[in-house]
Amino acid sequence: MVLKKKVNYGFSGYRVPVIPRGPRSVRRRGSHKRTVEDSQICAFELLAAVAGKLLLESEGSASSNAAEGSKPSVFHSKQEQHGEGRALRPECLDQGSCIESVSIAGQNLKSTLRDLPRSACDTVLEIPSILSSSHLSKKVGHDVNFGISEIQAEVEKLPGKVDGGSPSRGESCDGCVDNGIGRQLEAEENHNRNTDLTTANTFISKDPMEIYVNTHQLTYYNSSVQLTSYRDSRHRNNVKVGHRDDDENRVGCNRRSSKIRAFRPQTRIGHRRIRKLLTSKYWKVAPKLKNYEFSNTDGGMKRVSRNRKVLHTSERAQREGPFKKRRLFDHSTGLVYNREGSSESISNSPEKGMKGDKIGSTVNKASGISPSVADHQVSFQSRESHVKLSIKSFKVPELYIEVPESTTVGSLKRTVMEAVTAILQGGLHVGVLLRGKSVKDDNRTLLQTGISHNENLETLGFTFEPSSAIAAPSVSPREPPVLLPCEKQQQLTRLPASPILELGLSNASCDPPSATNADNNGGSNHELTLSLIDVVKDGTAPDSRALVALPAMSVEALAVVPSNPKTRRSELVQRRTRRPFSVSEVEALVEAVETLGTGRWRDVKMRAFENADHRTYVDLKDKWKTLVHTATIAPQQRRGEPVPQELLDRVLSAHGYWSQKQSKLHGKHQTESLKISNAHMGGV
DNA sequence: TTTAGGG
DNA sequence: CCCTAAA
Repeated sequence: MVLKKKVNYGFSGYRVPVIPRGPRSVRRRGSHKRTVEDSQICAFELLAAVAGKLLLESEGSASSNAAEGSKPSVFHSKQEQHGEGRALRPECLDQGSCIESVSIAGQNLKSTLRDLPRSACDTVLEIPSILSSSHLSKKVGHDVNFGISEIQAEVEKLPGKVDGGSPSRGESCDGCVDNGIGRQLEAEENHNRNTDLTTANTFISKDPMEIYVNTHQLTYYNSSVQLTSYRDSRHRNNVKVGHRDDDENRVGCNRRSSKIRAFRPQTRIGHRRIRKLLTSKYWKVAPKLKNYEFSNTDGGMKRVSRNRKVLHTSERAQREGPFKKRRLFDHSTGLVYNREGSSESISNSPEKGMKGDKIGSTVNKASGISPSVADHQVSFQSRESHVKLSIKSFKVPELYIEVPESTTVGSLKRTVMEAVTAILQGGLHVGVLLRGKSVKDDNRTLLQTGISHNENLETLGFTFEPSSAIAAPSVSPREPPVLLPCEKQQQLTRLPASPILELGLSNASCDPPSATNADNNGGSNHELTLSLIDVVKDGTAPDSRALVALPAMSVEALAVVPSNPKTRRSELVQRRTRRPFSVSEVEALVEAVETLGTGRWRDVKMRAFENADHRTYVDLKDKWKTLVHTATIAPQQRRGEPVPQELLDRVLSAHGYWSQKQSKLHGKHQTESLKISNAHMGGV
């Protein structure tokens, strides 16, 4: 909502396609066939890239006014640029359309583009996280702007470059772009200034933090590109860009493509790691995420110490403790921890405070909620049998994106944008998730479903699922636009273990989506995260893309995308909350077992716990198991709510009876009735 | 999906 | 409660 007032998306003169789907089809073909759309896309990419480039460059010179001397420019001079043509992938340069496209924007950027990657070497580019759904839809088609602003924002944070040199710095981001890109372009070209672009940039700069919160960074270093990821929170891995060696095989067909696709959760969320996406000396990824050190593939790579601490902190946290043990900690101190983590990452850099300020101010301004950048929590309060919950933010933790190495950062950002937008754009419908399971019965009451004020609602979540009909246009339900035919096959098979890029979007900067009733208790620390996922079923296109809102209370839950409970459950779904059996439940259980026996848990379930969705037959079986044990041990050794001895006696009795029954049945057919009279039971 | 058991 | 092998 904050964005609305400053919305001015777009180029008046040159509109960016809302969602460049066209190119996908082209890319899908895996050929280098160019189409108008393709070139158009390229143009955008280039434009975005150039803008970023110019920005960076000018940043070096423009900011020199104030503190040029003291800060070594990380950007290359024009001369250098011309000499660094190698940085840009030939694939792109070779594309006449690309160049052509560039000119469309009134820019003669060829030479400039050549070293784009290069120029970015020392720049940390931040990938935007997310935006509220309400904003997203409006942002469609403004990818370029977005990208540019991102670059700008990040540039200001560069060590040695971020200081007084930037007039707008003091005010965080506001106006920074105006001073930046717009001017940059002007300076660079001295003519043909693209007014529209400037306008667009201005918009973005207004409040960058509304767009992104998490700091995902792409770090380019010495002609090598390093993509790092770290979690704002200890558990979330927000950005992931990597490449797989095996991707090499299909590079050919999609080199120039940008893909967004769903990906399956990795084997283990706690072991997420950056993978190789493409093998390029310009696009290197740290293979050893474990230590947060980047491979020194060509000697040009170095560890990005600036981020190292953060990375280390977040990753280590995730790595060191088992989920189960961590969870408690997360719950109790997650917020604080994360905040510290965030500030740490911020203060760690020379431009200390820069980001923190932005985040803080923005967040507060936007929602009045403390800037818990990383932690997402949902608090449920119960009063008078009312279930209260509020969704404070949305998160899009997982997006599967793959782009060619020759793409620009701006393009990458746009690609991400597309993915998100495509899903949010088509309209959403809410689904309810409870303990990882989708609650489909709309007629059942919350209480019946297990959602009550006295229930632990940590596992309650909501999903936003785009209606297939609407979503179709932007994201073909039949075929993931993100998948190229030539690789689809492979994709499906290796999907499980290879998220190429994962974006975690988080909260703070996002206004609570109205659709989520987030304002219920405005200002509270209630928070709900929303995950963006894309489920791809084997052999078929993902027919279910969903935004999943889950209580961040559980870290695991964030990553949890219950859309595929079977495969995700073990890795992502948090352990169900403990729900001790009440005496009455035990009684019901005992009664049922007495009559049904100990081998028909499903029947027991149906008989006595039909409406207790939270009690599975496995639960009942387990409970019986413990009851038997409890009945066996001395009363002093028993724990928890005491079970009446009378019930325990019955447990023992029934257990004995059915055990005997079963052993008997071992040899011959058992046709005895299943009924057990009290007298009989007592006798056993 | 259920059962049956170990963790 | 979780996880799974088996059925």
